[in-house]
Amino acid sequence: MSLYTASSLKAELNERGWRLTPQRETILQVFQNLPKGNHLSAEDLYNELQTDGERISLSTIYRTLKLMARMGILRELELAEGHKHYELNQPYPYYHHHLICVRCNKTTEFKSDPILKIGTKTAQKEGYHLLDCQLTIHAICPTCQRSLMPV
Amino acid sequence: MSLYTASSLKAELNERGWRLTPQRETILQVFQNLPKGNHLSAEDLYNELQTDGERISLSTIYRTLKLMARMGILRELELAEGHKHYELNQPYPYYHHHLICVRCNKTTEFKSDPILKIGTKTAQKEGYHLLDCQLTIHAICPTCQRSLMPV
DNA sequence: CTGTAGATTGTGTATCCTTCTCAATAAAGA
DNA sequence: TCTTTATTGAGAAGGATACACAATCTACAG
Repeated sequence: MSLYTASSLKAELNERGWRLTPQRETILQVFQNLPKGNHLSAEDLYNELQTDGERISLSTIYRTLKLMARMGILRELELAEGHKHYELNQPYPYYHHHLICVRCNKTTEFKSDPILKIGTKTAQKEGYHLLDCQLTIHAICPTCQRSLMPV
Repeated sequence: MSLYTASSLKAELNERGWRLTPQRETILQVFQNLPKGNHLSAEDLYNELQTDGERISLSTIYRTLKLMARMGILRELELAEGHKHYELNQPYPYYHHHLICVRCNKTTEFKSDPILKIGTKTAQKEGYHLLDCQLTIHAICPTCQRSLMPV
């Protein structure tokens, strides 16, 4: 579930009657080469690819991100306002969670085994197949608490 | 932090140089009268108000929802695709979390004290003022697992 | 290796949700 | 009661994402 190669991706796609395309392979690679803790929006990914000389349309990017998120290959993060971010969906011990300042959008990652256990158990109990499990904490960071900045 | 009255809302607004308006009061009331476990999108709220004969513009609704979420009065939920839902932000023991099927969007609520403790502790440790803390589990429900529906 | 069905792509367009603009209005405090 | 200025409403603008469809390419059977 964690380290996809072109062929394991292909296998998983074909299993459902879908196809491996160069675009999908390329996109997966970008995420696999991404330093841990980084995440990309659709547009980030588009720009990244442009820089690398890859020409993949925005439509395909959106389609692929959604597809891979639903397959469980990527995890979809709701960090900042207005758009989603994606990162490789690491297996169990690598899930992490986010502490987000609702004023300045600063985000801090953290891990927690107990949360993972609870998430896994909850899904299992209901007969769900777990794809992703993230704790999102909305809060106000120390800096913003001190500032008189409007909410 | 939980049961706002018109005057406590006013106090909290005025403290920051803001004002209590009939619109804000009305919107708060709608959420306070909402059965526990229900949540409204901006548009839901708009329709609800229309039905009640209240005429509040969509602009104001969006502005107010965001304002109240940032004040910690409402909590912002990322349940289905494409739009946010809001509900009254209950104090500590009433926080709840969501198990969501990524295919059919069915959502199930659940509670967990350990998660709350972890969330509180995490925010505290970083000096953040906690507003909200929610575990979101993305998974595939039993029904969708059985169906051959495309991902 | 070749042919075929149908999944996928790219382009442009459409749609949805949300924010912005700005003049008119109204709340707060003096 | 008056003044300041936050807030509202209406419509327009914006941004992210989805869609339509013809052209293309993958997977698989033969």
